[in-house]
Amino acid sequence: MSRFSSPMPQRAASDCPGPARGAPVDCTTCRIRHLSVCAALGDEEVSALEAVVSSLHLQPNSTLVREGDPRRQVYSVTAGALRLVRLLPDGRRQVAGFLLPGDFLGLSTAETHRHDVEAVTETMLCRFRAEDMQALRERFPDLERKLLSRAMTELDAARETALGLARLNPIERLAAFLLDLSEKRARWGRTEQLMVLPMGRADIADHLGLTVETVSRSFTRLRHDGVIALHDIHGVELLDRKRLVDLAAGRG
Amino acid sequence: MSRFSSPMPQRAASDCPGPARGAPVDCTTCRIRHLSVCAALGDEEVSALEAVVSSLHLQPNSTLVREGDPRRQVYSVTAGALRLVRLLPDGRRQVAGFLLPGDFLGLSTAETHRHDVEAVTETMLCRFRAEDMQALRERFPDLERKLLSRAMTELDAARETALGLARLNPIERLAAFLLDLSEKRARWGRTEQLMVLPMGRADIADHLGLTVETVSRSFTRLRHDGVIALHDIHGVELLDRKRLVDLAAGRG
DNA sequence: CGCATAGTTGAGTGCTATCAAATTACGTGG
DNA sequence: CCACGTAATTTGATAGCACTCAACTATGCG
Repeated sequence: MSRFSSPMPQRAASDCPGPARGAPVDCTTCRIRHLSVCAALGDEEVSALEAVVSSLHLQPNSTLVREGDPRRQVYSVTAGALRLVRLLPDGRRQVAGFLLPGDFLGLSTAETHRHDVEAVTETMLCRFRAEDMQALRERFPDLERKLLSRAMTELDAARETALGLARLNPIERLAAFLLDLSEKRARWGRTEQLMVLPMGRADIADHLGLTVETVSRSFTRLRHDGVIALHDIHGVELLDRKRLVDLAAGRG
Repeated sequence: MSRFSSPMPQRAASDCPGPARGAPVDCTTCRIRHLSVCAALGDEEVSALEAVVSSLHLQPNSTLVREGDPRRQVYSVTAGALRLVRLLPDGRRQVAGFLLPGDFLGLSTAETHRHDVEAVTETMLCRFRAEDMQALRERFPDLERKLLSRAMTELDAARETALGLARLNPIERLAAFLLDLSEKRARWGRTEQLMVLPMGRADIADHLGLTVETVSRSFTRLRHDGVIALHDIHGVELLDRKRLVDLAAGRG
């Protein structure tokens, strides 16, 4: 049923936003739209970025960077999904976050990467050399400001996540996660009601600080309560958004 | 025993760094040193900042800003400690973080504040109007870069916190918290072994996603294991730093 | 000295993790 | 296209850790 002859799973393909829907995911249109929307760049900036960008294609579960790797490249995701992973010595795992189309990786000023970054599905990225990005930042002071603004937004988001991990119960965490994802997708003009979760239950569990079993039970509970519908494992429909918002805000 | 005749508690006074030790906490020396060290500014930048700064004095438990307040000022802490607080409708509380000398508040590009900000102890701050800060940022492009770098550092820290909340047990969380605080103090040239915790157990509990009882039991446990010594409620000595590091990294 | 607040300690419960088994999805080769 | 094997997910039973409730202790302040 895929629109692709390659073994690319449908859920990865459908993540390519806008004009590129149904076209190959590494299309230039997609890339330009991505760059300009995600950083709100002007035409000149987009051209300058296009000049130094190269593209990259990852298979599911392949590793893009490892914790401790020197930060030499800047990436931006155009299609697919990646996860930021940290492992504790005894196997405890945390997924710090997911990178979806429009997200950047490697803008941090840290010398090395702080997480393993792995492809969840087949993924397309734009790659810049860090020096090129640096040069662009010097040439376009505005870019610096936009990146700062973006970093601040992410910082707020990270603190929101922390609140959830500290004080929300499993159902509330899952509700917050589903809304998060839905909003991220909405920013790209995708339907808010029907959602595709690119990641598996284990990734969700490790993102929410729970076990797979608890995540599964929480899905089941939300389904029985008529808050969501599960069409298949990765296809979720948000039936009662208001209820989800209440749950995520701790008014469960 | 305080070096102050005012009712300022000793632990707040001892947070004024460097040359100002023993002098009034709002001294200009202290402020300049603070500004230049925390943002690594040049002389010219420091002068420009000094020109638009005014100072502020908070009593313990007073509120500086409330969640939802418009963001009109930028503050930097010179002495004392503040907490970033979020409350859920049913009373669940989270302390997203603490602001210690050298930390900024209000640099976010968000329109409104996302947390209540309350003084933990008597606190001194520098206050700039947000517009002045904006003007400075435009005048000194370098400042923008340093702020971005700082934001990235905080983002990394926030993700580290999230890992702890998701996957560490109470003892490990407390170990990580103590090390965090110790490192923050070390950056200001303060002793690493002996520490003063400005905040109470309830603030620590709400920061670590635990209850006061569990925090208290964890302190007791670390003390019995000879990892720390508690001289008084706020005075902690780190006896076995290596063990703390192992605990915080999940090698407990 | 007595009250109020903060912290510690103890007993019991409940929620979520753990362990185990059944069920469903999915890729592979017939 | 279907049968099979593997991996992922769901469901069930049990156990343990952290929360809750409660009592006690310490500290500070009038």
